[in-house]
Amino acid sequence: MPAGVKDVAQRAGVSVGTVSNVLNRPDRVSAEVRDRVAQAIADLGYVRNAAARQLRAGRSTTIGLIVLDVRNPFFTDVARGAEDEAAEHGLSVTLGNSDENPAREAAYLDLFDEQRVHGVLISPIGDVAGRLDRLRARGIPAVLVDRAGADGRVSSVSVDDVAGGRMAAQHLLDTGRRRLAFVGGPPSIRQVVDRVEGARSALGGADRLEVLPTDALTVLEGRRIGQAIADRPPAARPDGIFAANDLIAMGLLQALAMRRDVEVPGEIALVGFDDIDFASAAVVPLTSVRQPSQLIGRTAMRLLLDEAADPGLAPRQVVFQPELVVRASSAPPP
Amino acid sequence: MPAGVKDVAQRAGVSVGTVSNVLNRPDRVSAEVRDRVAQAIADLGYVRNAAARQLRAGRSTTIGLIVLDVRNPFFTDVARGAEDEAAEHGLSVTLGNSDENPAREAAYLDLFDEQRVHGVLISPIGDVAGRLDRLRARGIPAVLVDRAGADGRVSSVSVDDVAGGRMAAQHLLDTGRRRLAFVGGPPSIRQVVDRVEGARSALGGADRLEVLPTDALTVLEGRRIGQAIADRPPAARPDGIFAANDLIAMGLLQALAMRRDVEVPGEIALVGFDDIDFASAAVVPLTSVRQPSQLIGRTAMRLLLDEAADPGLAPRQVVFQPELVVRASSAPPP
DNA sequence: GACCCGAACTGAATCGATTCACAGATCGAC
DNA sequence: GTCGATCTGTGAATCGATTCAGTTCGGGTC
Repeated sequence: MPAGVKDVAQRAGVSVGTVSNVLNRPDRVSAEVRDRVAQAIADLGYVRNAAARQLRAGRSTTIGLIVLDVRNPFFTDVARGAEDEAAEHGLSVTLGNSDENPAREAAYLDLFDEQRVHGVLISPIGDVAGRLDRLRARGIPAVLVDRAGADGRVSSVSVDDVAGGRMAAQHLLDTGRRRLAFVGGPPSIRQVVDRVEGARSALGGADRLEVLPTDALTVLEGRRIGQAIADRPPAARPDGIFAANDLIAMGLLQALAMRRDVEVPGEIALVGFDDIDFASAAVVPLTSVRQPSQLIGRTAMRLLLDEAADPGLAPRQVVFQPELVVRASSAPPP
Repeated sequence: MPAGVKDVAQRAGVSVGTVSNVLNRPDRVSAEVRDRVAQAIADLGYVRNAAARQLRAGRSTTIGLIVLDVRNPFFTDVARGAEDEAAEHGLSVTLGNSDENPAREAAYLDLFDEQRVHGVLISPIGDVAGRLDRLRARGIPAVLVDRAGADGRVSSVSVDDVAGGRMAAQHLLDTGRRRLAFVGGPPSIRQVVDRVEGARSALGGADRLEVLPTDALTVLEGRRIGQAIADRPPAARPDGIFAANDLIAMGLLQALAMRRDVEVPGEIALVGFDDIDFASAAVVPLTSVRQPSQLIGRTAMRLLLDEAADPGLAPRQVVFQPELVVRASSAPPP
């Protein structure tokens, strides 16, 4: 029922090939014919069928982006950066939310595979190396986001999480804290592991850092651990906490704030990671390790587009340095 | 180069039609053949080509969702609800971010139109009535999200914004505030207009509410207005502020907190809208008008799928009632 | 044994845009 | 006046999965 190229061609009195040329290579067509075709398109309300174009082209003009958590402002910022860069090249981005769930992640990879997307940007949770290889075999490049490629098989854009973890822990030590704890998980997320490792390296010994694992990097999980800490006798509480990300830090803050006897930063100093917008507006403004989120997204997209244009390109690893932003939550005790 | 149905058929020693049947109507095929085809698919690493399927089917299995701001947790929650409902029907969701920009919104509508999406969910900023009519003519239903349909031409799922605005203003009056202000904009967003109107109705007269317009519903804009308010002589400041959403409220809070002489809620009480996760973790925990965000998304998707299944269906309007959540930011003055 | 029926499978036609080898037309140069 | 070059425009072939009118075959009925 909806009009196709054929209908447009007929109404404009030209062939279908000419209509296609007007759409894709207007310079090959005389001005007079161009106007006639444009008029016919307007009259019929013709809209190109993307499926037919893609079928012929062999690949779509969409880029798939899979993030660990859309509700984390860090990832929406990354997505925004990626989207802006893609838009400049006439491509669009489909955002998938794995929710730190390997099954959901796999489902999105399947979907993008069937859609023959132009490329895939992914912040992985499961073991995706094999999947990404298969995609590449089908001509679909992939770039890891916010996570360094373990082997050099695939390009990646990330932040030096080990350095970030070290900065956070060192800062807590510098403000006089001695009983440090790390809150975060699951360990299947490499960023988490790297951040713990960085914190440990600042302490000089593995046994001096208490690790309180969470099942996800969410406000809810932070709140859960925060309650557990508040329930301890004061002497058993840590006096400095490094949270795997700001969401967890915000949860900790919520739980601790409800207990009048646990004061931040008086009794416990707190450092987060990501420096999301809300960090500076928290109950106690949050000290955090900042990542250049939009830049990460934009850079990853750029690497991806390069590889899409030239499949032979060798994988590249881009690593940004994080930056400590000090606020009230880690002020020295009185 | 990648394997197609034809290759699979050849390897399994059957016709292409049979391969298609194995994929789409396995019950029509004998178990023995089914296994042979499955084996061939695995051997060749065959992956269906979505473009070809869609071309034949005439529509895709994707739903387009356009939100005003992906960085607003309210909308990511809505998206999550919509996505969950869609997944239960084997459909996926493409998220588009209009950023309160009519041009970006139009671009996404064009994209979804070309993609012949299964349907469109939209929280509109510009005048989209005409666009949605054209989509419908092409067999693509649309449902408005977080915004009631002006005329009854299109289905919608929303919250009673007028009631929400009234609740917020009434609450401020109840806590003894008298010089009320509303912060929010732009007026092209109907929700904003409705919330002001609700607040006015609680006051009984239009002139008793000062309106401080913003260009967008963002933390940044809130911060800007907050600074302007803090710069006034104390007597000229409002003593109760109703922010169009929590992002603006958080921005106001950030700006006011930086000025030691402006205390919340002592000098100024503050009420937001949406009750996002971060509201309870703000510098001063935020009183807010809660919307059932995930439920809104889920319900909108349900209406949309109904209409996609039966194009003749009459438009329906679902309106949820908001709920006031009182926290520290609106405590009565000492 | 003739006939019918359903189950299992076949393969050509189809969806709509793009491409590309080819055809006409126009113009300038020699 | 002829040849070649350039510029416009043509239309059949193509991408890959699905569909549907047919074919084949085993078995049941009278």
